[in-house]
This record gives sequence, structure tokens and C-alpha cells, in this order.
Amino acid sequence: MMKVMFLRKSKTNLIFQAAIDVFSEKGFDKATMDDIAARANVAKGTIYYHFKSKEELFLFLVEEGVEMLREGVESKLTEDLTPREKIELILREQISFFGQYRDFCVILLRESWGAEDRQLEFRKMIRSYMALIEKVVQEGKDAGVFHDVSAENAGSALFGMAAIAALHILLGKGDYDEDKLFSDLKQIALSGLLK
Amino acid sequence: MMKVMFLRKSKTNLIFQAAIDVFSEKGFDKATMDDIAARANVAKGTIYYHFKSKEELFLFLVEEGVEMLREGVESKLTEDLTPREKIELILREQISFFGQYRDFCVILLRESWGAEDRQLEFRKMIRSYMALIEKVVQEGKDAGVFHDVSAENAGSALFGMAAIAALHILLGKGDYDEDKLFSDLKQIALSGLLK
Amino acid sequence: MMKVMFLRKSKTNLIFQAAIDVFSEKGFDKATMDDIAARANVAKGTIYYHFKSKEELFLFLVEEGVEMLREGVESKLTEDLTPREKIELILREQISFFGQYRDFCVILLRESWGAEDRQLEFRKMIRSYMALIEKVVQEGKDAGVFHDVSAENAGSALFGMAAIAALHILLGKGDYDEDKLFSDLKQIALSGLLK
Amino acid sequence: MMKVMFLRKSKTNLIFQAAIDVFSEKGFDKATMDDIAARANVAKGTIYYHFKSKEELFLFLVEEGVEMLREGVESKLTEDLTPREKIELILREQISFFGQYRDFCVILLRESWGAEDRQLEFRKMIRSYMALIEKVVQEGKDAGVFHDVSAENAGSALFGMAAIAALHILLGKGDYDEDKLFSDLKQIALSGLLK
DNA sequence: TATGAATGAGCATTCATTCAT
DNA sequence: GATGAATGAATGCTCATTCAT
Repeated sequence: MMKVMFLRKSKTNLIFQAAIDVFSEKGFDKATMDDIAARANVAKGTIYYHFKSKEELFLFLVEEGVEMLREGVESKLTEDLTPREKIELILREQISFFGQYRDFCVILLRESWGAEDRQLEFRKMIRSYMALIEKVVQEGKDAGVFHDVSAENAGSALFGMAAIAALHILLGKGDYDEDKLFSDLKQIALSGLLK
Repeated sequence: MMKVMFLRKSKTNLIFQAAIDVFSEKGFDKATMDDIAARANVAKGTIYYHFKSKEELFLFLVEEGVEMLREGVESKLTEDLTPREKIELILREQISFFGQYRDFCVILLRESWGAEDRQLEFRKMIRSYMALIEKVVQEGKDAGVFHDVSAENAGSALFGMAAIAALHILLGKGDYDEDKLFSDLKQIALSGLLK
Repeated sequence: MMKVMFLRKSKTNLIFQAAIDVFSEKGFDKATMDDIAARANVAKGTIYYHFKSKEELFLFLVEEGVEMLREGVESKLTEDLTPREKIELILREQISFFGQYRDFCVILLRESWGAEDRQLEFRKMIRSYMALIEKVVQEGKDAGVFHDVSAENAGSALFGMAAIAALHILLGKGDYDEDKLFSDLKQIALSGLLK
Repeated sequence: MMKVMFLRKSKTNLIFQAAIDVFSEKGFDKATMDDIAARANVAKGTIYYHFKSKEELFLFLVEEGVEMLREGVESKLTEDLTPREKIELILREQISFFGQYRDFCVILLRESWGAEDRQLEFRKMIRSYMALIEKVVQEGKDAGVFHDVSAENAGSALFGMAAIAALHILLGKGDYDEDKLFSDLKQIALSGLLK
């Protein structure tokens, strides 16, 4: 998402960047097209020349964001890794992504729960990411190295654990110590709290 | 909150119930006072007779909800339980609460991320619940039965794991199998994925 | 008005007093029945038990106020006074009244200009006061001691001169020096600016 | 204000004109933005595109009106006139202005008395006009041709005399005979009622 | 007499969207 | 491609008035 964007300097891109800023600062409803236009140094009509509606602009944005997270993780899940290593990689990548794109992640967590079409769409995207985790869990189970838990439950649990823990720190006051968070989550996810 | 509410049939309560419905369906911004009034079969002015503003109505609602979750859990965390049993209890209670008050939980997950005062307030409430978990984790560490992970990280991780996994099922199509979810999360949280 | 009021301690009177305070502070439109009820330490319904409407309450209030000014002046305009002395008396009385009932006078000046029934009513009241002045001017003209100016013009001019000059001081920062104001207005009204 | 306004036919101007009409008819509080929009044949949103708020629109309006009166008078107060001629000129101009802009003058007299910021602002504007009169009175005193009255008292008295007398006629039923009113006020202001 | 909960019409303001240039 | 003036439906909130007790 953001990477691609930095290459071109088209109006479309200016708008896109501005939209990320504004949506993450204010949320979908509170953000106005005027805000975005001002941030992009573009006339309001110009946004409508490039995007059909506020909704569509937002959808594009979230789509690219989730895709980026998913692809980033997927591309690193090479065949030579063990299930355990894959889980570690997923946790590390997700923690890193949340640190790098905090604002986008706030959007995601804010706007994915509800019954509007947009929100259903977002949950579908998130599920496509969770599916990656589920696949790894299944592999582990098939290989006999993981306990017999529902892959779906494990997928959402691991995503949720990392997401909420990351945002909890990022939206609090302290520093975001990615290494400590990773080490703690890895401990819990793989070996549990109990000694 | 909801329990007490069901007993009385005051206007205040009608409004409260309607507000839960509407806010969870549409979120804070999209929900209108007209919606809530219509759902409660009350004139719009009546809402303002009982609550100072939309914001205040919402705040009350979330306050009572989180308090109910927190107190429900806290009251059951008796001294005779081991840390392991306490973690199990917390997971079971939270899973049950999410099943019972799905709409409220959607509200909580939707509206807690952002920089508005209201949102800061919500996160503070959630933190007061997480603190319960942190305390138990600390106990376990002190007793030498839990691994040495940051209690804060563990607290947000366990809350997030259960919250997201629960909502993932509740907002999907399938049934909400509390027992299976509990058993899976207990497994991961206490002993991890690895055999 | 105010004098009579202080004698009784009925609810009606409590409301009346509160209404004067609130109306003069906020004006007719901005003043609310809640304000008045709170100031009178009375339930809102009680006001409606004693007065038919906000409008009526206001009307009563202004009626009594103007009547008090008019009667106060009229009762002192004894037959033994010369027209010149009468003009002096009118000026002195009006200046004194404005000083004593500043808030009420603000109401009067605020709410008398417009086309609503209430406002027409107020102007009629004011005209009944101006009529006193006109009569004196006519007397002076008939007696050959006043110049030949339209009595009506003179009446409104003298009322306006004293009213605006008084409020100009009363709403400004300085002290309200009634004697100096009287002496200046007397000078202008009777002998003019020119030496 | 009005003069310039009549030249252009911009939306801004349409709104401005409509606002004068509506505010003078109903007063600030009772006038609604819907009224103004309807009168201007403009969508309500259009008003907000050109003016930040009802308050701001109103303020602009009064500002320009008073400024027009002040400048109109000031520009004619040339050095070659005697104090007496200047007072005459001021009276004539003010009487003419009130006749020409009756509605605006109603607004001014209605909305200048109270403690709201807006009203303080208006009184400040009026004082800037009164200052013109005070200066002339001072000149007359310095030149030894006027009696020794407080310039401030004389300023507010002359303004008030002309304002109230003018509106008294304009809001009554009869014709507005500017010449007679001028001749009467000149008589009183310069030479007084007494022969 | 007195109360205060309930009402609903009314209002200022916002903002996504359109469209003539 | 780009603009920004214009739109009008939508919304949170107010407040005079009513009425059951």
C-alpha cells in the first residue's frame, strides 16, 4: 500500500496519502472530505474525480493495507520453515506491522465490527489474513507438533492477541518495545503461561 | 447493567436498552438520537430529559457494561483458587460475557480506539479489567508457576485473544460453541500450541 | 411594580421577581422558563399555573414597569407647576427611574422595536408615557413660553434623549451621576446647546 | 454597505440583503437561517458557505451599517462648518439615514442592549458614531459658542433624541416628515424648548 | 395548588455529493 | 483533468407547553 504509493506523485496518490492520515486520526465518520482535500492540497471536487465516494476511497485504503500485511507475511512463510518458526514469524511480522502502521491499524480495529457492507468487507479481508495463521496451525497439527485446537479459533486468537497487545502499548504512553512484546507473545502462544 | 435494567420498566431503562441496540448496530457516529428514540418508543426530548447528551448516554452505557464484566469476574476470583484456575475462570467468564452481551462487546471493540476523550475513557475502563488479569499473572509468576512474561503484555494478550476470537465467531455465521472456544483458548494460554 | 411585589411573598410574586431578573439578563428569547423556575425556586409547571404563557408573563412585567414610570411621573405633575418646571421634573424622574430599574429599562429598549403583537403593545405603553410629555409641551406652547415644535416630536425626542443617555452611562463603566446628567439634559432640552 | 451591495448580484450579496430584511423583521433570535435562505432564494448551506455562522452574518451586517452611517456623516463634516452647522448636519444626516434604512435601525435599537459579546460589540460601534457628535460639542464649547455640558452626555442625548424620535414616527402610522422632524430637533438641540 | 416527567416542533450547523466552468 | 460554489438532507439539541398525579 504505502510503499507503492511513494513511487508516484499523481493526484490520486496525494489524495490516498491524505486519506490515510485523516481517516486514522478521526475515524471514518468524523473525517470529512474537506479535511482530506485540504490535507492533499487538492480541491474537493478533485477527490470525486478520482474516487466515486468517501466509502470507496476508504475501502481502497483498507483493502491495500490488509493486503500489504497479508502479502508481507505470506511471502516470508517459505516452505523450509517449521510450523513453530512460522508462528514466530507471523507474530514478529504482525507486531512490526502494527508498529509501523499504527494509524492504519487503529482504523482496522475501529471499523471492522458492525453490520454495514463496508464492515463485512473488512472482516472478510481480516479473515483472509487469519487464514494464513490457520493454515500454519493445521500444518502443525498434521505434523503432530501442535496440540489439537480448532485452527479457526487459534487463528483469530493469535491475531487478536497480537493486535490488542500491540495497540494497547501503542495507544498508551510507554515505548513500543517490539522485542519484549514478541518474546512474551511467542512464549504464550507456543508454550503457554504455565511452567 | 443489563441485569438490573431488565427489572425496572422506567423510561430511563427503555432508553438505555434502545441505546444498546442502536449503538451496537450502527456505532456511535452513525447512530442517531432519533433512532434511539424510535426504538425506545419515546419522544426525542425525553432522552434529553434523562441524559445530558448523546455522548453522556453512550458513556453511561459503556461504563456500566465494562463494570459488569469486571465485577462479574472479580467477584469469582476467590482466594482459594490457584493462578491456573483463575486464568481459566477469567477466560470462561469473558467468553460467556461476550456471548451474552454480543452487541455491547461490539460497541466496546468499535469505539475504544482513537484519541477522543470518550475513547480514552473507554480504554481506561478496559485497562481496569485487564488489571485483573495482570494481577493473576503476577501471582503466578511470584508463585513460580508461570513463566516470566510482562504481566501487562499477558493481560492485554489474553483479553485480546478471547475478545477477538469470540467476536470472530459471533459475527460469523456459525454457532457460538463456548465450550470448544474455552477449551482451545485455555490450551493456548496455559500450555501453548506446542506439544 | 417592584415595590408592590416586595410586600407579598406569594408564589406568583416569587416568579415575577425571578422573571425580571432573568428577562433583563437574557432578553425575552434567550430567557427560558427553566431559568425562571430555577431562579424562583419553583417547579416549571407552577409558572404555568400562575401565568398562561411566557409571553403573558413578560407582558405583565413590562406593563407594570411602564405603568410605574408613568404613574410616578404623572402623580408629581401637579397643577401648580410651570411647563418649564414640569419638563424638569419629567427629566429628573425618568433619569432616576432608569437608575433604579436599569434592568427593566434594558428590557424595554430591547423588546419594543419590531412588528410582533407584544412589541406593538409595548410601544403603545411607551406612547402613553410620552403622551405625558406631549401634554406638557402643548401647555408650554399654549402659554407662549415654548417654541412651536410638534408636541409629538418633542415628546419622543425628550424620552429618547433621556433614555439613551441614561443607558449609555448605566451600561458603560463609569458611575451614574444623576445630577450631572440631569443638569446637562435640562440645559439642552430647555435652552439648547447654543449660548 | 447597502449602496455597494446593490451594485453586485453575487450570492453573498443576496444573502446579505435577505438577512437585513429578516433580522429587522424578527430580531436576531427569532430570525432563522431558513427564513434568510428562503428570502435570498438560496439553499441554507449556501449561507454557511459564505458566512461562518448566524452570529457572524449578523455582526457583519451591523458593522457595515453603522460604519456607513458614521462615514456618511464624517465625510460631510468639513472644516469650514461652524459647530452649529455641524450639529445641524449631523441631525439631518441621521434623520435621513433612519428614514432610508429603517429596518437596519430597528435592528440596531433592538440588539444593542444586553451583556452578550455581540451586544457589547454593537454598543462599541454606536459609541464610535457618538464620538463624532462629542467632538463637535467639544469644538463648540472650546469656541465659546456652546454651553458647558458634558460632551459625552450631549453625544448620547443627541443620538438618542434623533433615533427614538425617528423610529417613533417610522414605526407608527403617519408619514415620515423628515423636514419637520429636522426642524423640531434642531430647535430643541440648539436653542431648547424655551423661548 | 403545585409538580416535573414527557413531548415534539423547531433550529443552527455539518457535510457528502453534484455540476457548470 | 481539476475546480469550488452550491446544495439540501440529516442531526444533535432546545424549550415552551401539557398533563397526570
